[in-house]
Amino acid sequence: MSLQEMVFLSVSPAALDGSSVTPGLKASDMLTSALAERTLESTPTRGPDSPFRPSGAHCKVSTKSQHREPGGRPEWLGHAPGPGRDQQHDRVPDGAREAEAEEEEEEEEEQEEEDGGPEGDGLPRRRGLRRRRVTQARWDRVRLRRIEANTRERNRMHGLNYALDALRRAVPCPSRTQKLSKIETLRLARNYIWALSEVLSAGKRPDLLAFVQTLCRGLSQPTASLVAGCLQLSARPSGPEPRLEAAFPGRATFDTVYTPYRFRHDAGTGPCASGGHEGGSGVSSAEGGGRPFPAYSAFCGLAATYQPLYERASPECSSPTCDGGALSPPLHYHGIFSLKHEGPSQPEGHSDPDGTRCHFGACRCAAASGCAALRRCAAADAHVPYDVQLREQFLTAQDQLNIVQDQFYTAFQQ
DNA sequence: TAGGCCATCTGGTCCT
DNA sequence: AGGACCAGATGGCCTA
Repeated sequence: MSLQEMVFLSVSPAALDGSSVTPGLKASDMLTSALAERTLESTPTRGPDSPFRPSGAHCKVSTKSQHREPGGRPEWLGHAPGPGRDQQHDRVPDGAREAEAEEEEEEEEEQEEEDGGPEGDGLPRRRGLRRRRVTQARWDRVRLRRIEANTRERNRMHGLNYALDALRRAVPCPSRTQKLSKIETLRLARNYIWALSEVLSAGKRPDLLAFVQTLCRGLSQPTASLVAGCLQLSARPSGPEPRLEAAFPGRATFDTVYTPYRFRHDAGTGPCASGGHEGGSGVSSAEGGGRPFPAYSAFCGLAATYQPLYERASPECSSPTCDGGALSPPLHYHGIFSLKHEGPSQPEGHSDPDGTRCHFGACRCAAASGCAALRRCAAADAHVPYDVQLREQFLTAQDQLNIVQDQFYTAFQQ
């Protein structure tokens, strides 16, 4: 396989299908063009005046409205569009040129040593700008390494985004029309963990507004509104943080908050945002026909059975609004969560006695629970996403408590 | 049209 | 040496 073929195969699928590159110009063509256009200029590649100076804070450019040089793109490649989204233009790195130039300079110096000077006339050598000759093989190697590194970096970021998507599905804002941004997803997830941790710490149903306010701390106004919308609340800006009011003042219960993201067992689609007034555990709510979030109702019940295992952090440090503060949520319940870093000594993928691969106890819980979708998932794929694993354990407890609850109601009616 | 968000490229740094 | 990780830089897309 030639270098150009490797280059062509190493670019993204978008480039492979030709949808994101210059029409009629494949990556291999661009590389060929770049090779052909390569000139032998001796533009300094370092220093404050160099257009190829390394990136860093000192060279950070300002807003887009200001003029920007085209992306550190080597001049010899021309001023084609930079490496924007879906543009897989494989630019020749500055470092490659520099490394090549250095090597070439060394070769040249060696040659001059032999000749006694640049002109070979025996006179003292003059140092300065010289034309540089680039070795094709060397340049290709550097170029190939750069392309491979780009591919790895791209895949790494894709994995990061994949994990972020999983986090988006786990947080209580499953909007299908407006995707949470990365930073807002992280903030909301942090708040969500914090809010649930506080519920566990309290061991009882917390105040609705306090819960939602915790969810929306530090979020932008649009995101807070989105979260409030998902929770059927209305968010209004008041002061530094959005103030949330219940859209249903007479129903300031957890029916309002937790029904929207009730986990749909049969579909296995994660938090459910479809109206939020669907079937639940059997406890009816006052208005809107909604039922309490079954998982959460059991969650609260389960939480009540656990005594807080530690003291809460100081209030000033407990707020998730301080990004630099102590952000570990007040959570340390091994009965519910089995965190990876403190998990069992069994290695990942360990086969438990019942023959299923156990990951953080998820499969064992799934096997004992009524969550068929998750059980299938756990049995089919050992690499169940961590959020699913947590949710599964969560639902296992929920299912068990629901059974007890149903038995209780049955006995009570009799 | 400015600004936010994103994908990508890139070079530096650290680790194995 | 090579890969992972990180942060800067850049252009594209989208929205208010």
